[in-house]
Amino acid sequence: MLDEIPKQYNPKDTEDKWYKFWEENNLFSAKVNPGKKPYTIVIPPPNVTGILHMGHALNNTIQDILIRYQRMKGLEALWMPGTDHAGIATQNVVEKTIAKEGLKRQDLGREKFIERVWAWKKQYGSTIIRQLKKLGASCDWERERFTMDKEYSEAVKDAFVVLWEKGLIYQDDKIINWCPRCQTALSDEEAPHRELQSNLYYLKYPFKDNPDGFIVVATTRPETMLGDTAVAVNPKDKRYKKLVGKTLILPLVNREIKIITDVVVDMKFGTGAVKVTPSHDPNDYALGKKHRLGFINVIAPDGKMNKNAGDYKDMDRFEAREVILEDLKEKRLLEKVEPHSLSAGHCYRCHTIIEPYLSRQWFVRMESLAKPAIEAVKKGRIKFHPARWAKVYLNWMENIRDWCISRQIWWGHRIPIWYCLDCKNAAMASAEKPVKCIKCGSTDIKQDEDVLDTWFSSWLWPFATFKNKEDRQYFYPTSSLVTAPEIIFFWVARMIMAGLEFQNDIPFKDVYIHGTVRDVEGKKMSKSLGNIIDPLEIINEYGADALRYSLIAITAQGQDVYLSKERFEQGRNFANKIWNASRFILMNLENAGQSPSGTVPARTDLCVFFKKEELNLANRWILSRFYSTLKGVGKNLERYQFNEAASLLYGFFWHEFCDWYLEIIKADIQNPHNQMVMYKILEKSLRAMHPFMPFITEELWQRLFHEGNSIMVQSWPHLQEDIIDLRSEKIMSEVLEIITGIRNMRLELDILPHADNIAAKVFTANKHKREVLENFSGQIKSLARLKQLTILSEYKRVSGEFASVVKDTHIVIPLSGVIDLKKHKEKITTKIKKAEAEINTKEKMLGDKNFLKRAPGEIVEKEKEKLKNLKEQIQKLKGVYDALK
RNA sequence: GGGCGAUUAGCUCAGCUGGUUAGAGCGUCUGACUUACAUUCAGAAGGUCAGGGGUUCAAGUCCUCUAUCGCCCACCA
Repeated sequence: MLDEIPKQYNPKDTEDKWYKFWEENNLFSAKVNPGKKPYTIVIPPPNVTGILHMGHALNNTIQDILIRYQRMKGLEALWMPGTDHAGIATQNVVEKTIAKEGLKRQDLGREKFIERVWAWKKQYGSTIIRQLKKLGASCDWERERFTMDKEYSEAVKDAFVVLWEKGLIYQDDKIINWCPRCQTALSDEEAPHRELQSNLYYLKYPFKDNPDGFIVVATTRPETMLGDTAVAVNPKDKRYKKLVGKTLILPLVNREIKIITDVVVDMKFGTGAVKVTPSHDPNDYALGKKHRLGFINVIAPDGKMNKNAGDYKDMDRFEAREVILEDLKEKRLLEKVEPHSLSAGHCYRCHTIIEPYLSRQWFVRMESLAKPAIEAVKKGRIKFHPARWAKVYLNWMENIRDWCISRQIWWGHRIPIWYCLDCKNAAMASAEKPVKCIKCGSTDIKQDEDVLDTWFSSWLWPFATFKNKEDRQYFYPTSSLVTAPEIIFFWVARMIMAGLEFQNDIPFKDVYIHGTVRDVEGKKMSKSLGNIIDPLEIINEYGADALRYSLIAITAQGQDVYLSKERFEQGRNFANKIWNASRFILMNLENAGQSPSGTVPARTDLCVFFKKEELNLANRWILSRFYSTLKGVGKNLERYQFNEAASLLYGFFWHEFCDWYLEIIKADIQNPHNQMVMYKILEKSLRAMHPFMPFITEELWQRLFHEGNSIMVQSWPHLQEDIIDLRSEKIMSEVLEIITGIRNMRLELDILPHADNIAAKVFTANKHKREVLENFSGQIKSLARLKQLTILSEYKRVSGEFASVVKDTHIVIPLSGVIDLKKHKEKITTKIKKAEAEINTKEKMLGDKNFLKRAPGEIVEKEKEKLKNLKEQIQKLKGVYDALK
């Protein structure tokens, strides 16, 4: 046996093997627990273009833990997987690949280009899915969806038509976020603002009637001055009172513009006079409408200056800026330049600076959709974890703005709006092409060219992923949503609105928002920064379980994760610890088996009931610790405190079960009680650890049972599992004799008193383990029977012997070498002082009427006991001090 | 301009509804090749819990102010 199990755990030998096994046996299917209460999670669908990064790894590990946990708890657990067609991102990728053939998408035409996208998807689209499998994700892959699937697309169109019929969809000319590189409109959420180091340029605009006089305006975007149609000042501004209504000559283009007044102008900013460019700024647009100014667009969709820009035509907007500044300088119309930081929108796909652009787009009216969604969170039907995110959500929802949903790209759900070519202006929304125009009956009908925002399909995800009604009714609303804070607005908020609008019910009950994964310096991991730690590389090097454990262990609820590669060593080491503890137990179970076949005991069919008193102290101790660990793990999983749950298991298994318990029983490992308890705890620990570390636990489980059954579908270890069962008669024959008389009594476990805990430690003073055990095994046994057992730590070092029993109740064990007596004395003195001070405060407290009146009884008792202990401790310390003299 | 988070051991961080002696991992130091594991084991050192004020019998934990860092939102030309 020893030869069969390698000394080190090698994830590569197990991971792919067991994943395949799980898949082949359909263990990911919700039907593993048919008809039970459903527990559903829908995956945040990664982009088809996606490659697994640490954020995914964390996100999906959390979901997998929840799903595996609930599955083991016996629920019909469904993890619904799929991918997102990611309109702009995917189109960009495919455009890049065809660019290698010297082609643009326009060369291919819409249809051919979309064919190419599908072809690309077929070839590369499942990369991220394969990577999720590497991670161990137990999704029900049979149900995998794509947001461009036929049924899904139907749902998207239906949703659009429903909103249209309610009058919630409209078309309008507005200044929207335009990405000149992707050449499409973007929603406000898709154009995050980022600080930009820039300048404030002070430009002189001369008067028409007095070319030597001028007014100075300040701007951050001088290139837009070509489209200016006014200069505005605040009506209260005394400086400009006399100038209002005057005509200016716009430099470079020599167009006449007027000075107007409006209260929105901030007198304190710049010169208090602002150039008005209605076509290129949302504020100016409003001013333009209000004052009926001209709208002159000077920038083309590709970010280059257009024909209205005269000599600057075809220059890139930023190049034009420089040239314009040069020209103004030459004409002495550039007064000064001040450094100025401003924030500008950036395309969330290609990071190009957004151009505010006037164009006709489709919008969704959001206010009425937001109302019930706000209520749902306020009333607690949907809970955020951690709760603080609810505020962020509510703040956004309460200030919601209309959603620009049209995109000028090809890859996506084409807007189901149809135009009659005969009687213009007649737009109809319909899932299918209308046979004829509802107004004039013409059959000359054309569909809108634009596609919908990707998120217009994502927001339907929690229900549109279910193909048939039965499933939808059964699994919706889903249970938990696990996601990152970045997409609360993009996705979470919109799903809540969509769920309530289209399904008349919330899409999920809990939203767990985990932190963002950052590098050691706190920067977000990104390709461009080159600070990526590739999860696949970690899996390759340390194993998927190590990756999963480490990620979970360092992720405090909702806090950002600062990651460095070394962190994964902890996970790897833990996996190895589990491996070796199991190896040790397997080895010893077999040796003890004495059966010709040498098989290890398998579960069930023999149930033996023990009375707590029948077990020795070490066994009682470890069992009580184990059950309280399980309790904590369960509790913390329910509360989304994954790091707590993980570290409880870690601490118990490593530092209590391995370091203490296994060391204690080593000396008497053939003892049937010890055999049983170590076996039982291992077996249950594997189950409890399985959601966190699925591969290694499966491998060991299989080695333990040879049954071909999977740990995946075992039950989560029951909290009050007070039955200890084993079935190997070979091992248990001796035990049976012992327990015959007490067979049907229940084992009542409780938490052993602290003193017992310490006594357990006394059993193994590692350095002299053998001697201690040999010399004192008899004494230990008798000591274990003692109710009160304490260790007097100060004797540890002074005693020259390994261990000795001091008075009746104290054991002393020297743990390491010689000590400096003088220092030791000092220490004892300070300790005594500390203890005395403590006693003082405690006595004060206990003499305090307020305390006695208000503190709960148990606390008073505790305090009294503490005082007593302190007094005892001080006596001992003094004794030690005297002894040292 | 609003909102949120962070500040705890040398480093990175836990510490949930206030209540034993404030914990872990890594690092450092001292020991140990012990019949599972050196990806190990035993032990040690190391903390006025950012600072001021307050509430309480009791504060790392609640309130308030301040400082520093970080994040998000916002039509500051």
